[in-house]
Amino acid sequence: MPRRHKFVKYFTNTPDMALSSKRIAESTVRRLSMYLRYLEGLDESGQKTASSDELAQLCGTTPAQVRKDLSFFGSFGKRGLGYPVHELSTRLRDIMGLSQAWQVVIVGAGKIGSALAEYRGFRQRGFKVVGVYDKNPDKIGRPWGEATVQNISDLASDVLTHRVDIAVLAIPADDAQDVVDLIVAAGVRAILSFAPTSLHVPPHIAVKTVNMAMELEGLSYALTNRGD
Amino acid sequence: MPRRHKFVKYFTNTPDMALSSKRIAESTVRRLSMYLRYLEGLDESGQKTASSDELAQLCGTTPAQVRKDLSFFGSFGKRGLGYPVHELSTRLRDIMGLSQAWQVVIVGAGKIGSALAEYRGFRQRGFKVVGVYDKNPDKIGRPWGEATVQNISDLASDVLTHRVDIAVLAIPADDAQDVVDLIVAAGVRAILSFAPTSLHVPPHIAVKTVNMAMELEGLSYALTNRGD
DNA sequence: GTGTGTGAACGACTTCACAGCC
DNA sequence: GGCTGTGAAGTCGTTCACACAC
Repeated sequence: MPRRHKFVKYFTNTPDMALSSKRIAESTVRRLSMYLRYLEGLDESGQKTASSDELAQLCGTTPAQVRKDLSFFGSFGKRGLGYPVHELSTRLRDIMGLSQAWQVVIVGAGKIGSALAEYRGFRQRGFKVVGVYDKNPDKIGRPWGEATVQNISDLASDVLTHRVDIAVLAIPADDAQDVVDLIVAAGVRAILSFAPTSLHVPPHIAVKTVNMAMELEGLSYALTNRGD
Repeated sequence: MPRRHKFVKYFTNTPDMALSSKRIAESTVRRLSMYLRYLEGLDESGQKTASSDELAQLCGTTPAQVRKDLSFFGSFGKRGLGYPVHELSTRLRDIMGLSQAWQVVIVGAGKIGSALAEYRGFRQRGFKVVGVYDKNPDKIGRPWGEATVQNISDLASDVLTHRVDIAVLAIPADDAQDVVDLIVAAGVRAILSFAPTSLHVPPHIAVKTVNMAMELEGLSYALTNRGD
């Protein structure tokens, strides 16, 4: 079977590189997200520049890694000085697509979904909950934050008539693939799943899975087989 | 700064390999966890054997990967037949350390923690919540599942007097490092953090971080720079 | 014939190390 | 002197391909 693509293309927008494209590794994108978090903190505290060394320290990586990651998108740094904090933040937000608002639906009106929606960074980063769905009749119609829980049977038609960029799946593993098929058919192109199962999607759909069970079991393994 | 170790040693317990040790990649351990999940499903449904092809299909990986992963721990499969479902499940549970009970404390009496504790697989896999802590006076003393929320200032002494294997951190990023230092000093050796920040720990401590913000931003990046 | 086990080949990410610029 | 940018080298995980066992 085809493996899910690990890379996406990044089209630069500097004049001299207008037609070039680069594959950026998923691990790099994750670090960019981290750099951005800390850069914004530095920016707020009034710091003007930051070296690759400082960023590496904050993010738990190496200076060489920081420089390599940032170099994929151009030369932001000044040799001998470091990177301009505010400018780099702005640039990273653009690169990550965080300058725009994304419309999110949450499927599964449980605690995970509300934990996510309540998280400050969620709205701050431009993610907006435009709908919450569940299949449990007891939950349908109830208030949920600023929204009202809707019937999951309305999900597909709602996605067809309203723009939905990202679907968050906070439902049992057994239900996950069915919902995925539904929303992919309706045009959703990105999915964040908390269901502890592997999801099968067409290659152009972006999927991230957060599997808490897997993380815990990873710790169990580490405790059991720790290098003494 | 030292990078966190990516590997742990696994000491085999077959007679002829008693003294050998192998480094198992983190990615392999994650897949073992997935194999186990599906093997238990197959076992319940009464299936006796499963081929690497079948497991790969279920888990979204490749047959070669499955065989390689399992071969690190010995030869379980029968050539021409596949792997014995029940036996392999048992073996994987042992390897992952899931045959024993782990004592878990949850720091931060919010929704993420309760979502985790409510999750069926949590207890089923032998993870037992032995304490819930918060620093918010409004929450301290309130019932929380079968437990009562305790004052976070009691955490360190409780960890010293009771066995705690794993600490789950469901607290704001700004508080995370302080709590980590506290519990590591008190002897906790494994941490699952939901705080969107990088944690600094001594090399012998196992840490997994689940960063939902990072996952969402990864989707934002993919949507923005999708390969057309 | 069917499917495992595994060394070898491959590819991808990380680290090194140094030229180049401030 | 200090720090970035980057080809080259290194490391590690994945895929291949085939001998071998049932």
